[in-house]
Amino acid sequence: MRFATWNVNSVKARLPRLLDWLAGTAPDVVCLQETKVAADGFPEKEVAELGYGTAAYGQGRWNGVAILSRIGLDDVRHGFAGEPGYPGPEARAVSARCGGIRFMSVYVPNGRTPEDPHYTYKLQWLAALRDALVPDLAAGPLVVAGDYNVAPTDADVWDVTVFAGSTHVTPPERAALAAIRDIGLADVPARPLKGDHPFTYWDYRAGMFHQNKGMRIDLVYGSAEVAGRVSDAYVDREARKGKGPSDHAPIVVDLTD
DNA sequence: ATGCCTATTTCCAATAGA
Repeated sequence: MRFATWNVNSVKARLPRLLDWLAGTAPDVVCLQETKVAADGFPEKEVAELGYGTAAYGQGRWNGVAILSRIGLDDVRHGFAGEPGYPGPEARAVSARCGGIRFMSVYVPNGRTPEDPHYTYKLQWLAALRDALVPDLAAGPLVVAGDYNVAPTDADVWDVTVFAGSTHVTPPERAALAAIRDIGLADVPARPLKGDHPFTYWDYRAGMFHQNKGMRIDLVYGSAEVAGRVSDAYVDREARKGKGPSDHAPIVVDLTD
């Protein structure tokens, strides 16, 4: 099985690239984030022509997550039990069972600044996610993949001194990720196709991608059963090149059957 | 060359992203 996660930064704006990438990469399951469309605006017909079923959870202008699968898509859930809102629900998590594994696509709140109420919301959201994953993990193989908006270590940003006082690197955010791993989820390491760091995000501005000044904030967390089946995982930086890319690159994971 | 920000919207200028 091949699965992937990708923050596409608008599925409408990215549709031609998404379709080309699906055809070329041929993943069985894809977790998408920042689709930025309501459920009725998702290009289900276009991905169906490539053989994918869709579970989309969207709200329009911001956020929006989806799972595409060509190996079945059952028991779809929007959000998770106890998920906080700001103040109301936001479309940041969707899960479904595909090929014997429960996949959850997550788009963790950005947090803006450590002083902002959105930062408190981010920490609460991660804590609630951890609690909600405990029963999911007990139920069977699990993958929680997406844009976590946290760089787990100092090596996961291009220059840690630049991030002093910023979100994404603070100890409470990293502790929230560690708490999620501690219930029994492993960080599936992805190899970079170039350079020493498997960055997944590069700011559009100032040629950051071309200087490889990026961040590793998109992550794949898998249960032990899944982690034990990983035969390869890589960041597809090719998808960050060229005209009209997302600012995030996909992570592609191969599992032995 | 990979090439110097992008996507959204009842306000097309303001907001958000990280």
